[in-house]
Amino acid sequence: MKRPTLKDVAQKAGTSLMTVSRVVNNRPGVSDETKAKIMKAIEELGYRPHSDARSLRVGKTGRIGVVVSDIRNPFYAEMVGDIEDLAEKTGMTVIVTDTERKLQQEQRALETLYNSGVDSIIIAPEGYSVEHLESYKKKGINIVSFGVHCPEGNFSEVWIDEIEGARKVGKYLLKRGVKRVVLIMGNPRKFTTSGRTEGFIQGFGKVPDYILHLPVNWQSSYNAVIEMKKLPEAFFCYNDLMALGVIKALREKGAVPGKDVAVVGYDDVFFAEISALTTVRIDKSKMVNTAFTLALSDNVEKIKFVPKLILRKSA
Amino acid sequence: MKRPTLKDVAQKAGTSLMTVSRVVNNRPGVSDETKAKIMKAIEELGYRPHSDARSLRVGKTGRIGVVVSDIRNPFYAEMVGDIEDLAEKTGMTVIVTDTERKLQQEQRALETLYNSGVDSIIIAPEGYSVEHLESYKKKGINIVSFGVHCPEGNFSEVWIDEIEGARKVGKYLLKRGVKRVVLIMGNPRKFTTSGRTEGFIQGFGKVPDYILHLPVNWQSSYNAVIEMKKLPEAFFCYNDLMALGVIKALREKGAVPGKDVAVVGYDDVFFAEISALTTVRIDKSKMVNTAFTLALSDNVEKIKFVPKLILRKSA
DNA sequence: GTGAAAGCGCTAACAC
DNA sequence: GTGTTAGCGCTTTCAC
Repeated sequence: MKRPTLKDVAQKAGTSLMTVSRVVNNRPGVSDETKAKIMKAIEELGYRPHSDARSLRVGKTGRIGVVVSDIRNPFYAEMVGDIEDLAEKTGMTVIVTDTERKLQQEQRALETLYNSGVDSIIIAPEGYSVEHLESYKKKGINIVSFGVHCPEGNFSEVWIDEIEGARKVGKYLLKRGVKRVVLIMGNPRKFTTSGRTEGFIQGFGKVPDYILHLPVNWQSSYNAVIEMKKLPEAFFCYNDLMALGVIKALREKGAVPGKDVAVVGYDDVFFAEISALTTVRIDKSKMVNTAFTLALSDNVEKIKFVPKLILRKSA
Repeated sequence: MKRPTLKDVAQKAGTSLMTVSRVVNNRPGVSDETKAKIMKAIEELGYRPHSDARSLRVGKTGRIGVVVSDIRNPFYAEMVGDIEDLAEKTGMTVIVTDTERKLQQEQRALETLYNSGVDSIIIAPEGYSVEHLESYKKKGINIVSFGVHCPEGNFSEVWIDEIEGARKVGKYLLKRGVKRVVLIMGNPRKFTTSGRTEGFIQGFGKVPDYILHLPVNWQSSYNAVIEMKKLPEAFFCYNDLMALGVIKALREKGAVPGKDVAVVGYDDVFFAEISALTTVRIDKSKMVNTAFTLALSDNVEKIKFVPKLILRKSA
């Protein structure tokens, strides 16, 4: 019932607590004989090291915090899954928090993670304010920004060249001879929105007919399209979820996506492929790998990732 | 730089460490005057309680472990999101692990969680072996099974009446006059598969033409349908992901889902609605609420949830 | 090769 | 109302 401790093992093996600790941590300086005795005792008692006690002593917890906008969005679910796979391999544990895309909740999330004692934090920041990131960095927590680029911030980043990604979309639609375009974007204060908008304009060569700033979920884009009197020739959406909302609305209006109206998403989540959605992809698993490595490293590095355009039937 | 401790605060406020502790934990027996002094010191130093040290002393960590089959499946992502929302409110933190639907990894996950010191575990178990659940329960970790029913297991459950859920599907397809049905299921050793199969047969009144047991992902069902020489009148799928794979394949073969061939999924994840997929829904957020409450409770309770059939265009 | 002592930051129990 | 002491389970340091 009660969790066995080093002391219990030592008692059972007839050694001191310290020798057991050495065995548990694979340190040299224990004879094969006592080692065997101790191993046996550990086995029989089912001893497992008490990680909090060790953390308290060592000052490292082996915990890594992750802050995402919305775990229910497959983009982040996949990211979190990848991080967990890496953590599993390195014996770390992952604590995930969700901000629902609100800066205030992002601050709360960081506070929560700080209080629960993580060594590092990988965060997909809202992006229009980063002082709080710096402040936790100063407190000794390693911060890695995932996605957003803050040149002035003194923390590591794996950032996405949003402008270049969206530029590719603009260029492509231009080449296809599309004229009337509607952009369905998120919060204009966020860099992801402004970057994607700017990039698109650069590639497309002119400002699109309409730029909608909507809550980031499929329902809002769905509703927006349902209510449109006249459909454009193309939609470029903030992410795949919103693109799917658009597609659903188009279908219900009798328009065929990819034929009557082009639709382009962003993120390339798994169901973009199922839905034959043209979208913008970053090499997420590589990004996650890099982020994870930086989270465990002491250096501050800012590494750029450039997205690719993935052509499918929807555009 | 160095994280301030109770001692630092006490020094600054000119009191003893213990009085600070009282203030931090909102305990009575501190004069308003000293309280104010201490609050000020806490504020100025940016003191935050060290949760590991407290855990070590108190024997509770305030951490809750979650074990899911596949965080990348929106069903689980939504579940984890709901749990995190509840945890946030109660000041607990959540550690998520992923089993990729393998019993061995499930055992590893429990071990990992035990080692990282969680108070309780909410687990969506593979289900064809539950001794390991009992064993951790005996070690003092509160276990809540999510979904699977193990009458003999001495731990709490929020379980789903899979048989009843699938029975509704069988009945419905029978009523619609469907004759030739293919079931696309997962691992036959799992209760979710056997329960859904059995329930379907009960409702449908006869054994379907084919029962396929495939890896649980959309690609496998997609490939299976692509390779079929002759299509049935209906598919009943293990979950919505696999149903979407079927729909994609049908479309590529020129068949219209819901018109030429009926498709029914399971789970009612968010994109079932986007995709107009007929499916089986449980009241997940209520289930999660219940599971969370049980995770914090000392009683063992087994609570049943009965799924509903949600009719949409696909069937 | 092994062990004893100190202490990580905190709180329960008890003294004043 | 406030402070002192002991100890949660572990590792670091140093002694033998």
